Amino acid sequence: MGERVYHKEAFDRAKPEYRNAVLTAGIDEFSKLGLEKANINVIAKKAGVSVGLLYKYFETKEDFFITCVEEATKTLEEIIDGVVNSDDKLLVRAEKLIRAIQATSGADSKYVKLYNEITRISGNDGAEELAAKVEGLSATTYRNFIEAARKSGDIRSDCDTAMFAFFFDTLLMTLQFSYTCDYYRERLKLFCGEDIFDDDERMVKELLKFLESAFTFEHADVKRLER
Amino acid sequence: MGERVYHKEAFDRAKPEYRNAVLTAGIDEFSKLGLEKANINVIAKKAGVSVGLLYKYFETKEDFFITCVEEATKTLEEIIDGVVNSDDKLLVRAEKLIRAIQATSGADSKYVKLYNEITRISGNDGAEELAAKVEGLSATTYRNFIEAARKSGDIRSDCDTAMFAFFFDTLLMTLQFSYTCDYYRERLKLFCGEDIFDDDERMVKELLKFLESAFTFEHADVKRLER
DNA sequence: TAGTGGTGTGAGCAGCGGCTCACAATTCTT
DNA sequence: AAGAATTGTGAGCCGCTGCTCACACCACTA
Repeated sequence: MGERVYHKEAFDRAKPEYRNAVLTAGIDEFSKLGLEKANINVIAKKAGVSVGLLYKYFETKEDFFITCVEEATKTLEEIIDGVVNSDDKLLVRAEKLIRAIQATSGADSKYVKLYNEITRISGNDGAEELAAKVEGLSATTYRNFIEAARKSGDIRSDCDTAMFAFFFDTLLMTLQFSYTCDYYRERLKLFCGEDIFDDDERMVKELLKFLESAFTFEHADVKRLER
Repeated sequence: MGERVYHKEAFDRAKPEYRNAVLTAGIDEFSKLGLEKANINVIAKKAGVSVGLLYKYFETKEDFFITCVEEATKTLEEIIDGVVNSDDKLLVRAEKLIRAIQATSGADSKYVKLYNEITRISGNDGAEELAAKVEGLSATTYRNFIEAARKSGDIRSDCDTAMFAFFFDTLLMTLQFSYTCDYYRERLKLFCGEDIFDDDERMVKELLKFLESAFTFEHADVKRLER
C-alpha cells in the first residue's frame, strides 16, 4: 500500500512546458532504446533542459523511467477506453478494442513499446505496485463486465469470470504488442504471413469468431441441442 | 537466409565442460539480470573461466547472449515437446502443454525468463532471424496440426488455421510467462487472486473450457441446432 | 630443439554515462 | 532592498564494465 511517488516535489511545481518536454523526450527515448540503453544526457538535451534540472525533478533514472511509464499507460488507457461504450455488449466491445489497437499501432506506438518494456522488469522492487497500476484498471473492468454479461445471460453461465477476463486480456494485450513491437511483429508474421498487416479485417473477423465461441457456447448446451 | 552464427570457431572446439560452464553461467545471469545489467566479468568468474577466453569464444556480449538464448529455447522446446504425443488430439495436447508449463515454472524458470527477455529486443539487428529461430517451430507445428484437425473434422471447419494457431500460441506463451516472470505473475494475481498459484487444476479446467469452445463450436452449427 | 598454432590468463585500458555541485538567475518574503 | 528560497545550468567527476593484449602454457610436427 506504499503508493510510492516516483518524482520529487519540484516536478509538481514545474512549468507545464518543462513537464511536458521532459516527459515527451523521456517516453520517446525509453520506448526507442529501453531503460538501460537510453541516455539521460541525451534526453535532457532533447527536452531542452539541463541534466541538473532533471535531477531536481527525479531522484534517479529509474524513477524518471517509471514516471514516463505511468504517463504512457495513462495515455494508452485513455485512447483505448475512449472508444468503448460502457453499455456495449462483450463482442461489440471486443471489436472496438481490436480496431482501436490496430489504429494505435501507428503514431502512438511508443506508448505500447514502453508498456511492453515494463513487462520484463524484475527484482521485486516495484514490480508488484507497477503491475497493479498498469493492469489494475483493465483487470477490474474486464472482470466486472464479464461477470455482468454472465448474469444477464449474454454469455455462457459455466465460466470462471476472473479466468475468462484474464484470457480476454491476454489476447488483446498480445495483439497490441503484435502490431507494434519488433519481436511480436515478427512472430505474428511467422504465423500468419507478411500480409496480415495489410488486412486488418482478417484479424478482426477471426479473433471475434474465436472469442464468440469461447464466450458463448457451452459444452452442455451443444450436447443438449444435438440431443 | 543469413543464418548467422553467433559464436567463433573456438567455441566449437572448446572442451564440453567449458562450453557447459559458460552457457550455464550465462543463462543464469542473463535470466536474472537481463542483457545489459548482467556483467561479463562476473559471468566469466562464475563459469570458472577467464574473460579473455570468453572473448575467444564470442565476438561480443550480444553474441554471447544470443547463444545463451538459443540454448535456453532449445532446452525449453525439448521439455515442452517431450510431453505431447504426435497423435494427441488438440485438447489432449493443450492439457499436456498446460501441465508441462505449470511444472516448468519451478526449476526451469530461468529458460522461460530468458525467452521473455528477447521478447523486447528491437533495432532491426537480429530481431527477425531470432524470432524465426525461437517461434518457428511452434508456428509450423501448431498450424500444421490445427490444419489436420480441421480436415479430419475434429474441430470447426470455418476457421483460419494460421490465425487460430496464433491465438492458441498466444494463450500458452503468456501462460508460461504468467507462471514465471515477475510482472506477468503479478498480472495473473490481479485477475485471479493470489491462490491461483496453489490451484493448478483451476487453470487447466478453465483454459481447456475456453479453448474447447473456441475451437469446436461454430456459430452456424449452434444456430442450426437451435432451429 | 626449434618452430607453429592453438588454448588460457587477468591486469588494466578506455570510454561511457549517471549523477553532482558550485554557481547564476529568478522569484518570493518581509 | 536585503535576504531567503527556489529554479536552472552544464562542466566534469568517478565508478563501472566491455573488451584487449602481452604473455604463459601446452600439443604437435619435423
